[in-house]
Amino acid sequence: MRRRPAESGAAEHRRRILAVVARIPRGRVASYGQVAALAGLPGRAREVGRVLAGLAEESRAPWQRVVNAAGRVSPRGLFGDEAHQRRLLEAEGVRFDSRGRIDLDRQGWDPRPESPGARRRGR
DNA sequence: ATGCTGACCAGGC
DNA sequence: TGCCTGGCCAGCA
Repeated sequence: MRRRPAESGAAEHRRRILAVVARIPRGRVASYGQVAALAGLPGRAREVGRVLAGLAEESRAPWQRVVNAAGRVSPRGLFGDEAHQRRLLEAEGVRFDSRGRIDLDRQGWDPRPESPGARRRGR
């Protein structure tokens, strides 16, 4: 059995974080903290941000589906990038209110096994 | 080693 | 509603 010698963590964490991000359904969003928790790293939202910040542009990971706990696209220094993320999300159906926020109660991802896209609450 | 930064977050006002 | 604070911890100088 190949154990995990050295594990070093970082690479391992990165792998798990991206695995979770890959599960976020189209048209839904998850917060950094939520992704961290699902990846087995509760309380380490910042690590999720770091990993996403290091993604290559050609990455297939749906990084745009990760937003902050306030339901907003996190500011990141470079202006255009935020607008880009917002456009990608709107293109897949995510709606923002007039103040640039996403209603997490309605569009936040609920990883419950049963409901694949399952919006809680009809409509 | 030490100190600071950061695509974060929950809690307190 | 929004601002501040303390907590978190992996990189980097």
